[in-house]
Amino acid sequence: MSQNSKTAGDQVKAMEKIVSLAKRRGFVFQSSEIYGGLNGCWDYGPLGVEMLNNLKQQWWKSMTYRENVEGLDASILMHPRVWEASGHVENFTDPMVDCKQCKARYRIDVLFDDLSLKKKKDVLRELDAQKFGGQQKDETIIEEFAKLVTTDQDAARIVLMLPCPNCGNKGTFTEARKFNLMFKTFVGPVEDSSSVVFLRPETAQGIFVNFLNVQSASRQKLPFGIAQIGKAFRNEINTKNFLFRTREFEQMEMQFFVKPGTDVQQFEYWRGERMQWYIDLGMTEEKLQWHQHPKDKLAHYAKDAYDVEYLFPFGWGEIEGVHNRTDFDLSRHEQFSGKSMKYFDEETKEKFTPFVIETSAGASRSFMAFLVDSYREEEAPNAEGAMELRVVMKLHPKLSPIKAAIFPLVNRDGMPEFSRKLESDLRPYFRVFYDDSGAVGRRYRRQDEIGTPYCITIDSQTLQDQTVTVRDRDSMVQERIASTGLKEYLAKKLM
RNA sequence: GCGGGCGUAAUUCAGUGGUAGAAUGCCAGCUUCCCAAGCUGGACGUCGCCGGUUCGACCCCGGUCGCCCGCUCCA
Repeated sequence: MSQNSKTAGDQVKAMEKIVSLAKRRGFVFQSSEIYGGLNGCWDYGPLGVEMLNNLKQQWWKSMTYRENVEGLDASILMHPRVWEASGHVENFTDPMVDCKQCKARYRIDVLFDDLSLKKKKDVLRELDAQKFGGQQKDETIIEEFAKLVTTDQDAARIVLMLPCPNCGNKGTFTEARKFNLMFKTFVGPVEDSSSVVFLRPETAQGIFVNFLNVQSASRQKLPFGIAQIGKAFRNEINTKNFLFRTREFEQMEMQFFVKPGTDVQQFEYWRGERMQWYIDLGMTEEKLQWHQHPKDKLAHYAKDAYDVEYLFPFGWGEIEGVHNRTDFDLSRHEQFSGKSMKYFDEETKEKFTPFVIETSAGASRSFMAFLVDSYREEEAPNAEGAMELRVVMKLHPKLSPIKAAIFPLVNRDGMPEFSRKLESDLRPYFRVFYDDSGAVGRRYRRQDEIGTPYCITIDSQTLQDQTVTVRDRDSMVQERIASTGLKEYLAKKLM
């Protein structure tokens, strides 16, 4: 599971430490905690929301501060037909069965896929002995079987004839049940079937349906992209691993519209861009990898798909998908809405449906990845020179919730007053934090634990020459600079 | 959804059938000229929730919710 030498137990402990620090210091709380919590739901506390906003801002800047990418913020609720067109109504409702004997659960289509030819033949014979009693070609068997399982009724009948692959018992399956992974709700106060809408299971469709609106409003020509950050909802069977698998999550998506034939090249370009983004924000390169979806497991819309995976304490997990969605979505919306989704190329006088390269990053997941990646336990000398444990979040300064802390070295001789003045000078520009409580060493460590990159200390020399010390979180080295130059100093480091 | 583990202060944990402790953290004051120091004082838990057994339950039993691990799932 993991590539380093740590045991699984250590990995679990590491995760638990991060979760408890996240709570103690106000990064992440359990949702509705006083009521016992709500499965798989989490709240971002004061530091968490700050860091999450920084993360989203970095993404937004890197993706939309471009000539050919426009922003969008589409509604979470969309016309129900959108989800028929997108394939979610069809594909998000997989019928499943449980084995009553051994409690294993199967998706029906997977159960059928794993069936041997002989077994398929047996099933067909049992259903229609006359037609399939004699010799049949293999192709015919496969074909006829495939035809049969397309209707829910027949599929349900067949399942009851099959043995459980796990325990081998026959006739132990429950009735097939549908699991709709989309959250359903109602528009207006009356709960009738005509008012059903869904909470979007992905933000992408809000972009696709607005493709021509954005294109004409912004006067963009192909190739160009539309970027959006927003919440999406999937009614997962299980939540898992802290923020990793939740039912409510936030996506940072960009759909890039290109001329067919140029899609492969664009796909590679965006793969490079997206991987570099994580590296530039300080994520450990060795803990990042690409995972290519096998061709036979591709989603219904995709021609090629790669995931950016991060090595979490519980193993590799997807934090972003870069997919070639082809013209699937636009074509389907054209078909379902009756409105043209085609693009007219003025230069070549061609009219065509663009291909789409999708970069879909999980804001919540990458938040967690950055949190996990930056957590360190180090040895550091204390005042007596003995080594002590130092917990430090080595977040990239751009992501750190607090950019600088301001400390009067001691609470007298005008140091607090000078510090307060400095604080109010910096506060309009940076998220700063004033702390005069306890020994200065303790204050440094408190900031280390939440990833504050710089600590500014006002000492007796400050009162003489208006210089302050700036202590670097990672090296713990101090440099003395003029207090009047602090704004520029920090701006340079944080921009 | 299944199986296993767990749920006591903000955190990590101890605890006994007779209505609860430690350490760390936090707050206030003193001290302190640079890396979790020291001193004094202080706040904080109806022991996840509901029910049952009992004269009496944090402790026993049942249910439920939540978290973690494994399986399943993750178009």
